[in-house]
Amino acid sequence: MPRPGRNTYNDQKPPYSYIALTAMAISASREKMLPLSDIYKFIMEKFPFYRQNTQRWQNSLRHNLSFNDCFIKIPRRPDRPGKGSYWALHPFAGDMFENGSFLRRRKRFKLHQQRQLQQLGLLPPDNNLKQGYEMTSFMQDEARMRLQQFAANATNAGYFNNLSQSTRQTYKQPFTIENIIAPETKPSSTSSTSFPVSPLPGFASQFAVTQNISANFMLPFHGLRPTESELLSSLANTYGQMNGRVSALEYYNSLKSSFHHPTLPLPIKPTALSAAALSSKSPENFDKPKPLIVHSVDSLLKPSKDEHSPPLNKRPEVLSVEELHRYNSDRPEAMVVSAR
DNA sequence: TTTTGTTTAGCTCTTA
DNA sequence: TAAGAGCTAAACAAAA
Repeated sequence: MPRPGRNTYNDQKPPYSYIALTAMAISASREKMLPLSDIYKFIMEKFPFYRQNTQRWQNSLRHNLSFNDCFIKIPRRPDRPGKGSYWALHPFAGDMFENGSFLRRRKRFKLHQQRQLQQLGLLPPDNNLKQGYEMTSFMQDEARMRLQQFAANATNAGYFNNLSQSTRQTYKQPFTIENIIAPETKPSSTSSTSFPVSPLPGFASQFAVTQNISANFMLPFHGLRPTESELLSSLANTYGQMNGRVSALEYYNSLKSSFHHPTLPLPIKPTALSAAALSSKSPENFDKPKPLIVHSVDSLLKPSKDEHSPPLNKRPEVLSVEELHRYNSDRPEAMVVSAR
């Protein structure tokens, strides 16, 4: 029997989870991001079942948005005032449903806790990993061009305005592919950290930038150095073209084609690591790191509200070439760029 | 005040 | 059988 279409469930409860419904709504939107109210609206329009008991399922849906790493929050642009943020799918969550069907999820999408723990020295690095894939020079050129376009447009759109001087000083390197991918140099002594690990809490961090650097763009990587493929994936996603794993050809074409969302920032929601990287919730305490107290691995992954966090200067600042290679190969979902 | 967002907890169901 | 996924309720905080 053919499965009913999405609009034909009438008053029956559709077989989709809230995650699937939310992903559906976001995917259907032009900009691949929606405010909460529009997610509600989409679901109620498509599935009459959800026109009732709104309080119940909307609470569940909000819970899912917050709880699942596959959803990220995007702050509103200054020219789009309103309540709440926009919600989007995480760049690497694009393939969490089997065969592109919203009916079945492959596996829960989780950010890379192993890497987070390795970065904090709580897990030994895993040397037994496969090598990542090489980005062609064409891809690098394309990525470089897109990146420049992105940075320029974001600057013009005023994303980088109204930042405190201390925030600007945090980032010393120009925002270029070379600086992102190449082995890093030691930061100057005035810099508390060498890479866009934002000193700002929560969503303020999404606007943390300096001169040519868009921390927005780097935030999905939690201030860590992305692999080439991650970077390209993130870049492509920024322009609304990337959807999880793609074939090499699709990848190539997605970079070649023209994109129409030049000013859309790529955000990330605060995670255990970013939370742990922040010394306090209050902006006036950015420069007053608290001692790191890790009670357990679990507590690190899911820090409580009042738990102490590590100071920025205790975090690894520079990856060696070996570490970078290890890190690059520790990303199977990012390095699979083969035809299905 | 309402909406949005976060977190915790407890439950059921499915899967390995 | 344990672990993971999903659903629901609820408390609470922050923002508009």
